[in-house]
Amino acid sequence: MRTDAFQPAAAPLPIGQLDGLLALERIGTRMSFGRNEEIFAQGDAATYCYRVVAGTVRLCKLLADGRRHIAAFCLAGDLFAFEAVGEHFQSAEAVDEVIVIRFPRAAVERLAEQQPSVARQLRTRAFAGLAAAHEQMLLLGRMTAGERVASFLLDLAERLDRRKALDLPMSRYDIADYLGLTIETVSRVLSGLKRAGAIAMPSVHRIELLDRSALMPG
Amino acid sequence: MRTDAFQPAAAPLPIGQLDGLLALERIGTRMSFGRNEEIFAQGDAATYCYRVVAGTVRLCKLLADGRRHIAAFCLAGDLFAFEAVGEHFQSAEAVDEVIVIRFPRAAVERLAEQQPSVARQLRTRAFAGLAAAHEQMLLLGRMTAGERVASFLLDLAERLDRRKALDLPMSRYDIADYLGLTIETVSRVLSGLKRAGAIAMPSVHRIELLDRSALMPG
DNA sequence: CGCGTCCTTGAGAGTTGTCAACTCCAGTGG
DNA sequence: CCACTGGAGTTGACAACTCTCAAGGACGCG
Repeated sequence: MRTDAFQPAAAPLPIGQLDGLLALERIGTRMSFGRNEEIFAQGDAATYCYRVVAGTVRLCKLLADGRRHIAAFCLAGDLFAFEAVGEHFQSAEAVDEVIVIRFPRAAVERLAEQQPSVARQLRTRAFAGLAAAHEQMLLLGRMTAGERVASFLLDLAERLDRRKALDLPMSRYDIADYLGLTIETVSRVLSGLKRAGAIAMPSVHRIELLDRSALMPG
Repeated sequence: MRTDAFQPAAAPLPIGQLDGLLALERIGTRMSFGRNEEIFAQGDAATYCYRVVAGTVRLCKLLADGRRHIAAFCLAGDLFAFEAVGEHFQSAEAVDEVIVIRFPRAAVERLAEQQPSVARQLRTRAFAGLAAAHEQMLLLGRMTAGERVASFLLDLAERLDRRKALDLPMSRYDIADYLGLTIETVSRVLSGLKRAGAIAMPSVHRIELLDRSALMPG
């Protein structure tokens, strides 16, 4: 991991998206992480919270016997670890080459107390995260393997703003642990979709959505 | 449903728990709902948000073909529907006899802008909800039926502050839809726990935790 | 007391997991 | 340049957990 301590964050992204959070930028530290590098671990003191600048971050929870679940993939612009109190209850790892901005939690909270716009942004983001989590719970609790994978592809395409071709930054393992499946099942479903002509896979991590209606629910 | 319009909420619960939210009380309307009555539906305009005063509320999501998932059971003191923007993306229903306080969303947001303590409370609650949702996703994605039921019982006992005897306000259907199982599987697991001496069921909705260690993970 | 709803239990089916072999590919070093 | 190696992904056979379907039991309410 490389740190440019106390450098103000570069390249302000699309302003509309950041809005009230611009105030945060000043107190952040820009950091880089390589593939599979750990940003923080489950149980670490939750001293900081983060915003993704580039790349993909996975938030993982581990069971004692090694079973893993990925609660979320965070893409550019997403905030994470803001909800921790005391210690992180999940770990964060870089899926690919990642740049984040790290904020001292205490400073964030001070800012939120002083600036209602910052508080509002944090609130809004937290609420959006909650809505997304509820959606994912529906997926995990009530959808078949095929529906989960299809839903995952469409969701990722939307978040990456891709209509047809999709570069998956994560491994089959990550996908499986995100969807509550095994890698074999993910692989089989993808092969099935390919055979059905719904998608194409020019390479393992590149997926083209040929027939979106075949991926849609119903 | 019965409404006592603009009556200030009665019987302030344990003060510590409400804290900054006392300011909210003034703008709330107290309402009652009977068993299985709908508080709001998926798709309704999200004009209000709520706090549970007494009873149990379930937050449900429905798939087009009727599959249902319960995202959360809200007990006394819990807030819900604060995250909605525009319209509710889930329905809320009374599990048993329920009393809630209903707040106009616009007024809540005005309050949050003016009073940092209110904003902080909402933020904290949202973050706690997010943490709980991530925990539930781990359960749905990676735990066996037995682990889910055991985890559910322990969690409910903790939230109801019961050490031994537990009164389940919800049906097996509700439990199943909350845990991503079928009613038959829930029933079988409970019977198994009873046979193993981990719990007793003096009546269908009453469960006694005889051997907590048998319910613990690991 | 009878009806309906909820719950339990059983038998069998099905989706997904487990285990194992094989392929593919990138990186390494002879 | 090519063989080697190891990780990731795919595919197949089989097992297992959970679901489905069905019947019966318990309980509350009229």
